[in-house]
Amino acid sequence: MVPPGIRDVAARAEVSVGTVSNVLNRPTKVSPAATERVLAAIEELGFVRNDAARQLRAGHSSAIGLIVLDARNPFFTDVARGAEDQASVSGFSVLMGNTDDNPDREAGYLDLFEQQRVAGVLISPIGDVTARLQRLRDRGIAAVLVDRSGDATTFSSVSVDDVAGGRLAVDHLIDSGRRRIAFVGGPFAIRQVDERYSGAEQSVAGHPDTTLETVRLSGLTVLEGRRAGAQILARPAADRPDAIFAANDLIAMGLLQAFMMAGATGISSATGISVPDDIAIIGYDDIDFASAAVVPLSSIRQPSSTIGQTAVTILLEEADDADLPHRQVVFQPELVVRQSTRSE
Amino acid sequence: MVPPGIRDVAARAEVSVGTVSNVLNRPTKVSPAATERVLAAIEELGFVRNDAARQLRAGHSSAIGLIVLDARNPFFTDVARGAEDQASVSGFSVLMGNTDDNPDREAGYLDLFEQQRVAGVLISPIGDVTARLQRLRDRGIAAVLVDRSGDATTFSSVSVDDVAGGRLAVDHLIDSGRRRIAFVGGPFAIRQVDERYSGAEQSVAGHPDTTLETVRLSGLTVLEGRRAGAQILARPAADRPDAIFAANDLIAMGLLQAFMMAGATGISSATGISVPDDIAIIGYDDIDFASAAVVPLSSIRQPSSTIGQTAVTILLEEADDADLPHRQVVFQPELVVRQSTRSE
DNA sequence: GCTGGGTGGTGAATCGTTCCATTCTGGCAG
DNA sequence: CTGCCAGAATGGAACGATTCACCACCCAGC
Repeated sequence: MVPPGIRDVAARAEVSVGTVSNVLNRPTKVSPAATERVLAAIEELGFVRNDAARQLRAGHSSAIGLIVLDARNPFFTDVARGAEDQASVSGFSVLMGNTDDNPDREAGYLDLFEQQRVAGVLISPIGDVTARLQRLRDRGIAAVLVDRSGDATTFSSVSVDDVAGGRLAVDHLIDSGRRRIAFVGGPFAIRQVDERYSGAEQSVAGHPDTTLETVRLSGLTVLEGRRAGAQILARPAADRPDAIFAANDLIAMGLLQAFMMAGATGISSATGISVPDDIAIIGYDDIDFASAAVVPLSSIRQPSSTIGQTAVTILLEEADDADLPHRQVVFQPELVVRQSTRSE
Repeated sequence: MVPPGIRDVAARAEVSVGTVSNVLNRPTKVSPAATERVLAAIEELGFVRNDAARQLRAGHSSAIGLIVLDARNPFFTDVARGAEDQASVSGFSVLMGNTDDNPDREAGYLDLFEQQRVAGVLISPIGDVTARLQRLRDRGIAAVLVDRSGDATTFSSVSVDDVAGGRLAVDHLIDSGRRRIAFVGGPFAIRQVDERYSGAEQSVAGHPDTTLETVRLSGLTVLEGRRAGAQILARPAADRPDAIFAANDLIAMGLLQAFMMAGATGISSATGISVPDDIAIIGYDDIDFASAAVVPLSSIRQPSSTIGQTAVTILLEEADDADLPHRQVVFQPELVVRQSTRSE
């Protein structure tokens, strides 16, 4: 019971293998009568093309590789979604690899994709992969960087302007009448964190009567956010900021929870902090949970799935013509206002 | 600048292509001297095996397909993680397809995987795919059902006992002294919801002094949970349940938020509901956010990544020997107690 | 009746690896 | 010195779809 091949189809339809291939790949070149017989034969035999053979001949597969830092981060799942949608338009599929910030896994996926001769690779790199990507390119495998602006013009890249995002967030806080801003986040070694902070600095610098303090954290998690919240709660009320820009939504949610819990268990109502009355909070990423928080969170939204789509578009163009000039696409983030920063 | 093939390596190492292949696949069959020269040549030329050619020869690829209902659901990302880990042990990679409950997309991925001649398919089916899977099997592609017990013994399956999970949850509530239990969830058309409810019923049936009411929802989301929360808040306190079993963690979080908000904005403190003092809440799935909720949520944990691992193990066994008897593996869920159900 | 052009169809060569039957080599026993 | 053997290496036939140079046929035009 071997799977039928193109030869079996040809025999059954009483045409040559070439004709079957033409029906499949250049339908206009075949007479209607022959086409019909071939299609009937395919149907009857349950014939399915063997991708391996096609790829072998074609020299590369019709898949593109996507290497992300964290498959559980909604930002990346959205990017992946956009990439898939765009790829399927051109008949490509997407293979996703998850590195978990581990350079070994990153190298592993690059090896795998190279063996598979994918048409191109989309990657949010961890370490310095330019040499590796250069080698892929020599092999005819295009590469586009995601969420990291490229080193000069060696590779195209698609990213978001995190500095502008930081500015957007803090401008909004200031516009709603806040003056004592705190940035809560870390580690600053993460480019995104650093740039969001720079944006915040720029915004504050433009308004002489405002101040910016920093609460450094060692991670972008809910728990770290709570720690920071406890720390702020411990201060005398007069000493607290009146607005917080959190480096991402998870931290913002942690802060929110810390403030709420203090209010709920409330030894005295003075220990609680009301959001947004006492302190406004804005996060970053606009994850699904942001709108579902106890107090719906204002946030900075990134056009995640558009990023994926754009990256695929560029990738396929470059896969088609390797000599195309490389492009650096930078998207602008967008302010989403919800209850956590409503003016009093 | 064409990529070097095994022939180029052979020429450079001054051996035959067969020997190069042997170095790659049966290292013990080649003398150390030849091995060394071949490896050196591979290194110098930057040779990388062409998977397409290997697959063509082998008849099938060294990848397995994984078709999930919702890539954003942490349960499935965990399953995928487990599957990847287990697959990589045997040198297989995992291609993940996301159907979003859409039968067309499901069919699309099955087609794709069939063309790719994957070694096997792991699937959480939407509709009735047995006919389709049967055809894949005829082609030598094994299939294992995930999170859905198989139709009799035509296919192996790996799932979790949701009835037991429901029993576990409600037993725990009753053991902690609760008597008026409410099940909040829906739609009941989802097997998991229905079975969790059955478990709850069984548990209550075993304790004569307890009651079970149902609050039906149209989805498993935070927002639906809040709606349910508002509904319960609207009742006179004496009429409220003293414990809630939510069909999943998202609903539980929604309930929690509704109760907290009522307490916080509190026109009068009587409108608020304290968790767990007034009402205990237990969720299902034990997602990351459960432990990070304002009041850490008790929940029922499923061994998600173990499910993925087991499914891959079975799949690879069956891919190896199609005549193996099919197995139905059912895992038992586990109770995780946190603050939301602590006894008063 | 012959030529030229166009259409529809053919079949062999090709992609790069694997695998197997065959050949080669050197060592050793008789 | 010959014969034998095991281990090492070889060469070439697959795998299955694609592609391309080529052919057969038909019709129009002279």
